[in-house]
Amino acid sequence: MTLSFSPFSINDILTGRGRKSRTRRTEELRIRTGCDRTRIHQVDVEVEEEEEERIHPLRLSPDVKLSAEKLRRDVHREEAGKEEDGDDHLPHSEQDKQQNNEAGGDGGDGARCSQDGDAELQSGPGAKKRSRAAFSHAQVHELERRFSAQRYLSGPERADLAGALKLTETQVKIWFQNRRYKTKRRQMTAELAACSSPKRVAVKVLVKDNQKQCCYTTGLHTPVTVPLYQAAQYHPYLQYYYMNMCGGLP
DNA sequence: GTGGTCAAAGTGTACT
DNA sequence: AGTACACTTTGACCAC
Repeated sequence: MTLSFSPFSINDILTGRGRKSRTRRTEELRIRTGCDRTRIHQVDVEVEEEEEERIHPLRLSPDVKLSAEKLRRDVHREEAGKEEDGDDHLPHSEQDKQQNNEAGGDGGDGARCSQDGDAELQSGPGAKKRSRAAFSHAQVHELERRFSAQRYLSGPERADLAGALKLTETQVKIWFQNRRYKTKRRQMTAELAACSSPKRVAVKVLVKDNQKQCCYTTGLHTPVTVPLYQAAQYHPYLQYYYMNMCGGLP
């Protein structure tokens, strides 16, 4: 059983465009309708050609697992401030190159470096350890940039991007899938935070013997320190709470 | 060392 | 069959 609320509207998708548009391209979008059906829409999306050129395979710097995670975190931290100023440069590209070169990368299949190590990881008897590829800063940056332009990729575009980033199509597909869900979670969190802000609701006060029997109620309390999307992640029932609080249910 | 956080990948289900 | 979404699991990093 899955719940689907606050679905993306066409507007949601279209407003996620990149900032510096160069060309427009018609894309096929599968959009979920209210009744949870998927429809295909043709929409115009904007593409930054200069940026795509920058990430061309020949210019892609090789990457290493060692620094990828840290760099990604840096990106994540920077995103908070970047989303407003529209700055689109690669903050750590030079560090990337340097670190990648130091690691002796052979052409940038770094995202799969951990996968390549599967053979070692599986060396144990029957112990099949799950691999988790850490994408490089450049890869994540390009994926993010592309995602801001279009939330959905068609097959050829996915193959294109995968080739340019030296990732597999599946990795690109999964990345976009996770990214869409992440965006949705964040949106849910924001809405929930807005809904759960302390509200004072006046109620009738029962007085008996000059003593109040009840007074103001402040609605349900949600600890604001808890990451709500994670709370919902591990406690799905919170979604029901959310829907009730926000009037999501009829 | 432990717990929190992030994110890639896995699983289940629904739809075309 | 392929892809979507909604979680869930798991590995890696970081702060304490």
